[in-house]
Amino acid sequence: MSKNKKSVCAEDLRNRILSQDIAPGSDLDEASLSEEYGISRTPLREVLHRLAGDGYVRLEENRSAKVASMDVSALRVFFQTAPLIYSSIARQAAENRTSAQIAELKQIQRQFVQAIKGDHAEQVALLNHAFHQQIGEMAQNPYLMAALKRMLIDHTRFSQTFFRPQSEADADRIAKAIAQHDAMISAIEAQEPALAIDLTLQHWDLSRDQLEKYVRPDPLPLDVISMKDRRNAV
Amino acid sequence: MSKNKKSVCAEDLRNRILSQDIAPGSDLDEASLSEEYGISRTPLREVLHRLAGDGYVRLEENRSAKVASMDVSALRVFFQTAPLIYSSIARQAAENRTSAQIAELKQIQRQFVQAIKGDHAEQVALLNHAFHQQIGEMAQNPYLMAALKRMLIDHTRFSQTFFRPQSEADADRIAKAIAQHDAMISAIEAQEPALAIDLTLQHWDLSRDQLEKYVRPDPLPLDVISMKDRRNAV
DNA sequence: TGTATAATATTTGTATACAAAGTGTGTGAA
DNA sequence: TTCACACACTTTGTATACAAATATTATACA
Repeated sequence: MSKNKKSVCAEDLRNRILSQDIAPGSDLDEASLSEEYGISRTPLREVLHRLAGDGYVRLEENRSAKVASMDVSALRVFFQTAPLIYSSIARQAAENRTSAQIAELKQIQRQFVQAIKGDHAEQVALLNHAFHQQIGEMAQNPYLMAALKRMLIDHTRFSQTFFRPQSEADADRIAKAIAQHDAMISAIEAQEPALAIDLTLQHWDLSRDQLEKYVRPDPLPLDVISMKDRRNAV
Repeated sequence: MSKNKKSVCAEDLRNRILSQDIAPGSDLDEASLSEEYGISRTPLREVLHRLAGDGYVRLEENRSAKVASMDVSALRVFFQTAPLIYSSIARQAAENRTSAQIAELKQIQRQFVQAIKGDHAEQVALLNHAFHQQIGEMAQNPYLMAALKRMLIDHTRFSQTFFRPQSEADADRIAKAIAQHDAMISAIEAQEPALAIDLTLQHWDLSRDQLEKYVRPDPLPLDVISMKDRRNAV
């Protein structure tokens, strides 16, 4: 890829934000970052301004750059908008994809499966991001692409838990996600927009169920009940 | 507004790009621009990087920044995508608008009408841009907003001719556009999403007809026919 | 002890100097 | 004349120094 330090810095910052290695809302110190990436503050600041335009970062006058926040109200809008954008992208991807883009998508999917086997949860999330962004590229629609990129920033951050299986059911969900990716590749390759949309919405349903579980997790064990039982027993 | 030179520079560059004062695809020279805005190259470059993230400008390694191009293939995608984005934004604007935002929208509309009366075509186009961007703000959907902003960059540039009336019919169209804006304000203020969508699509139809005329203008006068008539007459 | 304010330290913003890459031109050989 | 290459010139990229703003600490006073 790009060999120079500046694009490495931009790429790495993006990944660290996506994987929540740098938490939403946290400050980015110019001096320490520029030292970390071995560049001076001038190019680092240029990177931050670019990331601000891409929606990864928020800049405020005379204040340090902050990673884009993720509040609860954002989540609501996210759920509202995702099906629209994802399905519109899927349709156009099926219509407009090139064979070179299909090859690239398959390559990403291979790496994705590998990373799951290797249990590298962070890499898995980033490769899932790359997968969906590649479908966005295929749509060849810069307007929807802008929306998709913004969606994926939040989606990838939200779904950090998705690819860290805690149970048998979690592992099943991941297997299902892999299968859905494969089906989406086929539909796009076969240039079947209706099928691509359908599969995309199914894939979204899976993701949404998982996200809802993350936002509204299982309640804590109801010890009060067992205590009541105990009281009755006494 | 923002008083410092840097944001003035960013704002002005945006406007100059939108009004095609700086042509699509043209080079932006750092030295001359920084001198023009009375800042050094460092902050100017930061502005350019930000504009690149916003889609106004394209940056390439060791080459001068270029204003985002407008090719014919882009136009096709533009026509495909505009109704979807504009109507989705209109719906959510009607649902989520605050009264402060309504006041701001009315203010923009007043200035818009004033500029038309004053025959300031460039200002008119920019205020039309501001009008639709304000509706975007009302939707309070950062994902769709990203798409809308990208659309409006191209839409405003495409429609430069729209607000330079050449004929009575042109003046009628502009009057119609003003009336449609007013109707859209009412629908959004009354929080009637269905009506807002309907009016938005009507407004889009008007704009689209004008754009099509711009892309596929009336053919040149068919002198060949009159020549043929003349030949027959001889 | 708590608060307000002054002094200090840290961090962000900008200008400038220099390095590196790209562009254009002129000269010489085929 | 035409192509190739070297040299000069222009433009972009980066580091550093310093100015401006913010954050922190120390001190004085109630």
